[in-house]
Amino acid sequence: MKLRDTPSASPALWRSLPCPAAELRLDLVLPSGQTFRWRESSPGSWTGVLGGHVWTLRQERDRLWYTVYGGEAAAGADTDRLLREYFQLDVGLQELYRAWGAADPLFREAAKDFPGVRVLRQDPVECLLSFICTSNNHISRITAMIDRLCQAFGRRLCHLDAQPFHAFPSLTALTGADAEARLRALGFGYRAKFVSGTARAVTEGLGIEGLHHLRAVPYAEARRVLCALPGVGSKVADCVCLMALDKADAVPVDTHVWRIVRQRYGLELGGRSLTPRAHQEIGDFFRGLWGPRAGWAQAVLFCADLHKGRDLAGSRDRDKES
DNA sequence: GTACGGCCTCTGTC
DNA sequence: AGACAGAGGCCGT
Repeated sequence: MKLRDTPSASPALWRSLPCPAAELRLDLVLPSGQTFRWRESSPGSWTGVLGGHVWTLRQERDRLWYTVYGGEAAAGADTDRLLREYFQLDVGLQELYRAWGAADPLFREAAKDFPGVRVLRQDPVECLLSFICTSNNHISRITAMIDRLCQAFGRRLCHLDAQPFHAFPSLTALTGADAEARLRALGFGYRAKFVSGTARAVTEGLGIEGLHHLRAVPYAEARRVLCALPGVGSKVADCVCLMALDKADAVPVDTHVWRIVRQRYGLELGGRSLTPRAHQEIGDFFRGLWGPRAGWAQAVLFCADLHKGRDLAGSRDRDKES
């Protein structure tokens, strides 16, 4: 199959939803470390795997355009709904930005150049296993690792211009006796034991349905269950709660957020290291500041922080060239 | 309850 | 070029 860049080339294969840029910015959300499965396949077009199919997404004129490969006949109301649920488009972002900004001048300042940053509603298995891989790691390497994970353990879906696309692996694909060794061979390091161990623990314990059921239990309980899995601590559990389990008040606290709290908010919460109590205190601080969707606001701040770092690196590169 | 070292490997930086 | 620190942490002590 051939990659489809834009609706104008083959309009019959594309559909669209109303979606202004203030509500969603693909270029800010998809590469910023919430998900590791989307690539900018050509300028402004994002190709990735969602719900067991390969999609290309594109924003034009206040609409979100999409095409699904291989399932052309199936594209319709169901794919509209899947996409709306993935991006949680029923949540009005502009109103939230206004409220967060009114409560917090620092948010207003940071968010000014980063509209349309929203939290995705991801598959719990994919989110859980992916974020186990994020410890002591960078987005660039995580992305490459997840890519290899899918190629090695995931079902092949199709080729686009000779490039293969794979589904995210099933839990059972990762419970084999040799899974850990294979993951190590793929460069997962000490995370290999955690990924295979969590796959096994979920399979033999609460099950996929039990994992999905965490969407219906309180945040504190979901967090407690997740933290019992190998390789899952406070930070990873909060990421999964926020991005897959409908806990909008979960605030993942990592070294970046901790630094922001100290430098920008001038707070010394939780002492010298990121102890469980520090996680709790910092999370409570942001929930008090931003309210019940504090995790969403944190995603905006994180995105702004990420780009600030990239911009600094970029200006240094330009300095070197001149 | 907190503090610390170790862990795999890679990337960015000097 | 080659070393080196630090990376969206977690676990055992």
